[in-house]
Amino acid sequence: MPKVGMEPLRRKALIDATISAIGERGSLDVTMSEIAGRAGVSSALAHHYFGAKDELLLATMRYILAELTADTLRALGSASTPRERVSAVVAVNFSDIQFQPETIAAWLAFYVEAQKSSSLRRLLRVYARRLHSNLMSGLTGIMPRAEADRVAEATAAMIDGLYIRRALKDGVPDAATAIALVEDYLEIKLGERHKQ
Amino acid sequence: MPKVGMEPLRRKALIDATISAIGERGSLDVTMSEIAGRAGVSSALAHHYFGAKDELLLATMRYILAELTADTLRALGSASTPRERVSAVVAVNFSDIQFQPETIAAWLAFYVEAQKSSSLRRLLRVYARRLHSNLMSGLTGIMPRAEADRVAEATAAMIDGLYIRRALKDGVPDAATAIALVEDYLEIKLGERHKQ
DNA sequence: TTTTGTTGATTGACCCGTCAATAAAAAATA
DNA sequence: TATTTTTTATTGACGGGTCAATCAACAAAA
Repeated sequence: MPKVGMEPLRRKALIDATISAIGERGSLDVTMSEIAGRAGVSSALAHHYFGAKDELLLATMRYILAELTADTLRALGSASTPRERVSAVVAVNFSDIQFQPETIAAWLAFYVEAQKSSSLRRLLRVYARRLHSNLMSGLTGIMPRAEADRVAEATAAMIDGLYIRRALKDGVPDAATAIALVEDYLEIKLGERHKQ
Repeated sequence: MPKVGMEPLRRKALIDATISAIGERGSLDVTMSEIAGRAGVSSALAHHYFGAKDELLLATMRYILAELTADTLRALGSASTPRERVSAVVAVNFSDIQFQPETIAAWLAFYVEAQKSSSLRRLLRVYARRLHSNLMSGLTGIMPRAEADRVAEATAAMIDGLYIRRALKDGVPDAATAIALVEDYLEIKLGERHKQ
C-alpha cells in the first residue's frame, strides 16, 4: 500500500538498519538483503533508493559523521573557556551515543574499508581534520600553536586508540575511565605550563 | 617437478603472500587464488596445506604476532633500567618492520575480523595483554602498581591510535614523530613523580 | 495516465573448497 | 641392482553457494 513521501523515511530506516547490522556483525560484510530485511523492505528497494551498496555505506558513514559533528557543535556551544572547549570535545567522543559498541564497530569497519574506497577515505580524513581543529580551538588559547598541535595529535590518537580497545572489549571498559585517561593527560600537559 | 620437503617453504611463502595481499588491498577481502598466485602456486595447494581460508588467516596473524614478540624480547634484553624497558617496548612497536603500511593494514583488518572470529579475537587479546604486561614490567619499577596500570593503558591506547592514523596516511607521518609523542607523555608522567 | 513505491524472480559474477589425475621422489621389495 | 609401491607435491576443472544488481510487473496516489 504505497503512500507518497516514503523516500526520506526509507532512507533513514535503511541507514539505521545498516548501522545496526554492521554493529552486530562487526564488519561491513553485511548483505543488502540483511540490511533491507532489518528495515522491513526488500533488497530491491534498497537498490532503488541508493543505487549501489557502496553508496548506502557511504551515506551511512556520512550520517554517523553528521551526528558527531552536531553533537560536537552543541557541546562547544556551552563551553566558555578554552579549557572547557577541549574537555567538551573529548566528552562528546565518549558520549553514550558515540561510544556504543555498535557505532564503534562501524567506525572500525569503515576505517578498513577506507583503504579500498577513496571517497570513504576522504570522508574519514575530514573527520580526523575536524577533530584536530576542534581540539585546537581550545588548545591554542592555552599554549603556543606548535605545542598545541602536538597535544592535539596525541589526544586524537589516544581517543582513537581507546575506541579500538573498546571494540576488542578488552582493556578500558567504560566511557568514564576512558575520559579520565585522556583528561589526565591533558591536565598534566596543561599543568606543566602553570608551574614554569 | 615435485621436490620433497616443500611444506615449510610453501607455508612461509603463502603467509608472506597473505600479508602482502592484505597490505596492498587494505582488507581481508583477498581471495585464496590471489594469495596463492602471489606465492606462485595454485589455490588448491593453499587449501591442501592450510585446509581453509580462516586457518591461513589465523596462521598469518600468529606469524605477525610471533615476529612482534621476538622483536620485543630482543629489545627488552638490552634494556637495563625500568625506564629503558618502557622505551624499548614503545620503540619496537614503531620499528621499521612493525610500522610499515602493509603490516599496519593487516593489523587493522584483523581487528575487524576479530569481531567475527573468536579464535582471532583470542589472539588479539593475547597481544593486548602482552603489550600491557611488557609496559608494566618497566613501569612498576618507577611508580605504584595502580598508577602504572593506568599509564600502561594510556600508552597502549596511544600506540594503537597512532597505528590507525598511520593507516589513514593522515596526521603523524613517520615513526620518529610517533615515538616522540608517546615518549613525551611518558616523560611528563614520570617527571611528575620527581617533582613531588 | 503519469508518477511514486514496492517486490519476486532472475541473472551473472565470484569464490571457497573438493576431487580426480599426474608426476616425481623415496621406500620397499624382489 | 632393478622393480614395484607408497608417499609427497601439485594442479585444472568443477560443484555449490552467495550475493549484488536488474527488470518486469503490480498497486496506489496524484
